[in-house]
Amino acid sequence: MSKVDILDSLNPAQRSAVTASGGPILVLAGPGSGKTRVLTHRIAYLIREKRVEPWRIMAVTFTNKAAREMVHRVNALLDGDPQGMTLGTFHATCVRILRRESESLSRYDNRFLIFDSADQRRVVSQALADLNIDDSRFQPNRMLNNISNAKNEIVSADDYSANNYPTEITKRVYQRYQEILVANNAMDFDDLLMNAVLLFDEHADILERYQRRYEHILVDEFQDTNTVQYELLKRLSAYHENIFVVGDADQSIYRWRGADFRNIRRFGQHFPKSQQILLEQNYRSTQIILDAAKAVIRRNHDRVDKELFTDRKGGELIKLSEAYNEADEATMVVDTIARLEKDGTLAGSCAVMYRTNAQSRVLEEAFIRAGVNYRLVGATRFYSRREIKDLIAFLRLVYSPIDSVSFGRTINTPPRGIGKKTLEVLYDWAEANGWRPGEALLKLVSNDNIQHPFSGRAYSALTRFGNLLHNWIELSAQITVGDLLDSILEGVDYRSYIDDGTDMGRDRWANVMELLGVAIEYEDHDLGQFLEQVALVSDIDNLEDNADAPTLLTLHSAKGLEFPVVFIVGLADGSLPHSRSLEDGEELAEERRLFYVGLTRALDRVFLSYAFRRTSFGESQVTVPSRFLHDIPVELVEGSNLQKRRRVTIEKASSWDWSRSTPKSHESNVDGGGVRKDLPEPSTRAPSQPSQRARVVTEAKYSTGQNVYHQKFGEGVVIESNLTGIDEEVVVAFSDLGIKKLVASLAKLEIREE
DNA sequence: GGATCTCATGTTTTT
DNA sequence: CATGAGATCC
Repeated sequence: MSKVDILDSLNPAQRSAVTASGGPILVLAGPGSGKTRVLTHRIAYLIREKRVEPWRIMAVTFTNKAAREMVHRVNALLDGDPQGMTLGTFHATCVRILRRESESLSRYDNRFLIFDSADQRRVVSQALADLNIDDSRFQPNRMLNNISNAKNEIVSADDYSANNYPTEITKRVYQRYQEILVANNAMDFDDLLMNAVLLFDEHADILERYQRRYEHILVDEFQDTNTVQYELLKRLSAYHENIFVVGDADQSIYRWRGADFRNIRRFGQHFPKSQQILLEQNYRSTQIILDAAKAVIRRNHDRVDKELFTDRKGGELIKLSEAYNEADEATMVVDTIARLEKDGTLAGSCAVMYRTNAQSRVLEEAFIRAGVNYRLVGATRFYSRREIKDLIAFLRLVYSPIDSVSFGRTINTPPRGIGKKTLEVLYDWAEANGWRPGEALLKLVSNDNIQHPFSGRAYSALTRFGNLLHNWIELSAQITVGDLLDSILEGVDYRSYIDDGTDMGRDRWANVMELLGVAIEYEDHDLGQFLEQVALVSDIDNLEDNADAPTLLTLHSAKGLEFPVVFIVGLADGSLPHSRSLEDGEELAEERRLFYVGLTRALDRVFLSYAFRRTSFGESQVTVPSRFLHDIPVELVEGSNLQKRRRVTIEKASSWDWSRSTPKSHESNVDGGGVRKDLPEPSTRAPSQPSQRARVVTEAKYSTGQNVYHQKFGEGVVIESNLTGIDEEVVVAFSDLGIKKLVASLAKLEIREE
């Protein structure tokens, strides 16, 4: 392929990005503006035209899928495989560096394992137990969050600043947590990044080697970098300063993971010589879709507006629909897809997006009921399913018997008569001898003369498993991962444990077989590589292109993808924006970006929907249409007047709450779950309500001094009530939890008579 | 001492 | 509703 071909298909902005001479370059790329194109073409351009050797190029992405696609496209451009290029996710790239430099890691060897979030939870619980800390007062998840945040900011356990009791506890837990990881020769996800930075900071010579090597560094989705990642990039690029980053602040949706789109601004400050290139032409969506998306995102503060434009004038209007409940909403989606299909749209070109994985279930059921195939991304993620985790734990234990987390998971799985008491004795015995539990077990079977505290049943159960483990370890050196897994399955008779004949059992066994299939494919890789792959894949990575079925996925996993037809479901306040983000402006802004990301995935058509009633916790509640729907100009939407819809629904919601706080309301939990018979069916519901009811929200329902009860927060007293125009905002002082601000139509507040 | 059951508890997004 | 941890049963 010639130079002309590499640059030919690019617009002027794209071309100037691709051919920009060295130095720091910041490409601000709106959705659908050819971001990946610019990256891949620049790599091809550097290699072909600038004669940069591939091994001197590093390109980082956030998912393996994105990385693979880049490899694929670069290969196509260059008509061959550029050998030796470093192209992968941040995490994978760091692992590679850490393994290669493992001799310089003081506390790890190169067989270190990668602990996922389930492992992390076990470790943190262990840490809490070791420190005699009550895990109900200091929740493991909370602790893990704090630890993760610290690591993202490159703060080690010893540097963690403790200035009050809770932070003191966090510090101790962090320290203990880290000790356990090190004892297991394991790193968590955050360690992979932080340890890479620490390695560079402690070994200037190593850093220099990498700095000199990587003449060009390219970064995708730069808005999603967090502090560690940013610091890593700064270090690696310090010598050549050829750092080329592509990002869009409006698509930053990983704040909760420490990502900070302000890194985009920082980039300009840190590299004053940097060039900035704007990609504003959208090649993906119709004008209508783009206008809607722009109108939504424009309401966020603290952003630089891009003038996105498209040649695809006009287009189909966005369709907004209300369904009665989630099941109806799901059916509506399935029906719509069927109708589109009849008109010639390929089912595979449709995607259904939602805020949380839990929402996929109803959709799946509807698809199954209709006998329509679908592909699902995420949900209960494959590698976090119990049976898969079990088997990975076996493999990990074989690979690294000192891994006590995997040991704990497998020692009595399937149940083989090794209970709490026996384990306690084993742990004590191991500790007294300075062994890890797995080592102790192996000593027990490989050394006949060993002194041990076990007898009878416990001893035979332990040695039976110990022999199995011993065997697998021997085998692992000779046979493939697939055969090893097969041997494990057989050795512990895993099938009869997991497959109990029920549907669920069969599903679980099918998952096992799927894993076995993956393992068999890895034939020529060794066990260590297999485990690493498995630890670093995400579900989106396994999403194959050109499928013929609609895709179900979260808005988060939709980032970077595009579909001709996009459905976004569950557009109700509390779902999108998510209830946990309602009180924080920054988080709310992120929810809005999430919606923006969803909208901008669409090429041709967008279908938005929400359910009038939503089931959460098994209880059905009336919803309020998402506030974001407000911001889409009415003329872009087919059908109804959004404002009116929202108002009407709020009125209804309020009128229902009203009926709930009748004297009977104390038993409302008993029969409150079902559909109330006195309500009209959705199709027959009158478009407007009697004005008496309409006034419910324009008049305060709560007043200062009232005693109220909230299901979760308990007893409280109303301090203040404000009308916001569309709803009532109540400030309540709860006796247990202090002062909270609640939205009347969402919070289930019961008024208690004096 | 171990397995099974029930109860409680708690659900955002992911490398 | 689904998973996890304690209490009870075997």
